[in-house]
Amino acid sequence: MTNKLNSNNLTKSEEDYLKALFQLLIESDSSKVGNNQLAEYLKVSPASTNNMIKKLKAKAYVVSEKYGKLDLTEEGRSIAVRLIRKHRLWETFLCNYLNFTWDEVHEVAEQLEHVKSRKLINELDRFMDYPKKDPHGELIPGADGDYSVLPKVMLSSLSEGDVCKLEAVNDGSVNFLKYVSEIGLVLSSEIKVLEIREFDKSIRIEFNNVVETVTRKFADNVFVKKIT
Amino acid sequence: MTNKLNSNNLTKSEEDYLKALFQLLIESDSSKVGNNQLAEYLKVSPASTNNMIKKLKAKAYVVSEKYGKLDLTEEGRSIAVRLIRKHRLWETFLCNYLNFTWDEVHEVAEQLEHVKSRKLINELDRFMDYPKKDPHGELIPGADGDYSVLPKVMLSSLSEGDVCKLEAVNDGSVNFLKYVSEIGLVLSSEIKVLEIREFDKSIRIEFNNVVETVTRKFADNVFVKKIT
DNA sequence: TAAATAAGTTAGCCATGACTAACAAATTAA
DNA sequence: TTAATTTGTTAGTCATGGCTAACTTATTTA
Repeated sequence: MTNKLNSNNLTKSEEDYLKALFQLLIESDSSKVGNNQLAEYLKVSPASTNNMIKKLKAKAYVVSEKYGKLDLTEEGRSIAVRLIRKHRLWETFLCNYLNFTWDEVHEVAEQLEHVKSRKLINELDRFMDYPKKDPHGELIPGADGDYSVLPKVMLSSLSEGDVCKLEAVNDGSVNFLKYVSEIGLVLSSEIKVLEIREFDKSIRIEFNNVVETVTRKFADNVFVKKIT
Repeated sequence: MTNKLNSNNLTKSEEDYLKALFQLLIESDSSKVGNNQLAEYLKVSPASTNNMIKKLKAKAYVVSEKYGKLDLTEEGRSIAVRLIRKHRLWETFLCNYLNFTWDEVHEVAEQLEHVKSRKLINELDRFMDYPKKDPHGELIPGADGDYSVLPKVMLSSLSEGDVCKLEAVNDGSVNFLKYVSEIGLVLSSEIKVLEIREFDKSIRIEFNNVVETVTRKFADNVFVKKIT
């Protein structure tokens, strides 16, 4: 019970900053997030970020001391989670009903997540029968604002001979997502680690009776559940 | 074949002005549309409108002479029609799949129509199996950019004894739409004109075995097809 | 046709959210 | 522990899209 009626009057920019800060806080667990880091993430100048952070502090969505690290208030966090909920629900809709591919959804969902209507998103959720995961395998936060993450095991952390199931992929790069689709990997694919080459840490994997060699960088962005 | 690749880089405001001008040009058939009229329609000052019209003229979407009336170029018209297509497709989606009511759709569709993705709108169209009319009975322009209007017969233009079918309603006012729903009128309702009162032009109508008295103003916003 | 009114334009202001350049504080390395 | 580097802040600029107030041109109407 954080807010009265949630009269969400934020601009698109304010929403973008809150969501970005939330993502950074999640990713860099415990290591604090700074102004320039946020600027780089959003591809804007540190000055712009500094300016926006001032506004968000005034609105009590962000806290930080001068020259100190950034953090979200409960209210700021709650707004960010709702944005992520919207983003992932839209991605799910685009993939499951409108024939979008993994690499196409992000840009459009980025626009759709700023549409303001409580009813819209809750009805969309109902229409799709309350999906648990988005197309990349990430958990979709519920209407209650709960945010949780799947324990992430990188494909690159496995050993030769291990067998695993594809659980999620990092959705940060369009080129990566295209690549994943192109070689034929989909969620739930069973992957066997055939060999890890010492020289460059590249990995030979087998899935769906196909053998591929992927780089360490690729394997860092593929999240799996170990089977054996 | 009006444009090369349609790299639609318009701002939300530019789109709003183009769409508004198009609507005004359609409504006030032949009588020209002026700057202040557009300003009033958009609820902004004449100065703001003047300013934006300058921009749109520079981009060759609008034509007008100094102190003269406004008109759209082919390209401007085409953009406006695509916006109306998007608006009406989203309204249809909201009503038919997400349980929105007539009076709720407009505000949300107003936001959704600005989402930029050719694929999104064409896939949405396909998903709904290419609907011909939006929830208010208006024709949805096709992907080819054709815009046509149903011949509009106002309920208020009928005579006592006439029987007609509800074809469309004016979607300009939330309160009107709520009112229409509340008394139980839906598209295709069969309406009989029982009596037209000379005193105030109010009309007694019968539909679905209900008798209601509606004002002239109400009947001006209800469009029908005469049966007998 | 001259005065009144309506319609359109211009100048100048404001807020938002970008930017660069210059500066201050904090951190790291020598 | 001082110097170099990184990080954060401030000041001032720009574009967008609003606004008001003042002005000009067109159109009515007396």
